Amino acid sequence: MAQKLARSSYSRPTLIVARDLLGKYLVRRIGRSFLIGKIVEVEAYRGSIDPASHAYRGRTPRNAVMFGREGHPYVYFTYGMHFCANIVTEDPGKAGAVLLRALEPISGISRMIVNRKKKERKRNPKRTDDRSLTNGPAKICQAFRIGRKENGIDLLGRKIYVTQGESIKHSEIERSQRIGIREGKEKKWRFSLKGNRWVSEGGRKI
DNA sequence: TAGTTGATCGTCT
DNA sequence: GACGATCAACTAA
Repeated sequence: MAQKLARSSYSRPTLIVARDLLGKYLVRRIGRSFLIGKIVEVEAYRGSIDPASHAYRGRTPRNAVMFGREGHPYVYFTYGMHFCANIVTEDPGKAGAVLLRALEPISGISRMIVNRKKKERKRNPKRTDDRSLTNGPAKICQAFRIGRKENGIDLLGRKIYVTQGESIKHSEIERSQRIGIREGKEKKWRFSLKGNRWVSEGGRKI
């Protein structure tokens, strides 16, 4: 098993952490089985200096985890039905976070399919593509069974963590505008792997 | 293939 | 009471 990222990896400036997470492996342990995905798309949210961040208007019960220690997942519920997962960065109080937007499935794929409840596979062949398994922030949470319970647990623990993955060259990284937000749109704080098939749809249009 | 909309509810104003 | 760091199904062409 590859080496888990140390706490200090998450302590660095949010933009650096975001870029650096590309190519790393997100590992989710459920009982005895493991789900593994390579991180191919992320967005940086910079706490109190970023109007698009949930933490911009200060601490609330919902975003408390972001104001806590780095190296913990901030999982939030949105649109009445979806979860999205972030990784908290920088020192406590800074409320930096990196949103996981897309993964490339590496291991445990059949379980991811079950978790995503893909009963439509027969009826709609277009969607049988494995691309739709984890090419969006809410899809990742479904496939990896990340929800309220995982909010704020330690990424240095056993249930969810990040390991060293593939080394990524600077030239392989694409930098663009963030998706699905109004304020702070102009900031190019979204990072993805050029040409990777799992990069989310919203992103590849830009 | 592009554009639109329904689902569905916690959080903050 | 409004809306959201979304997704999937639907419509029109």
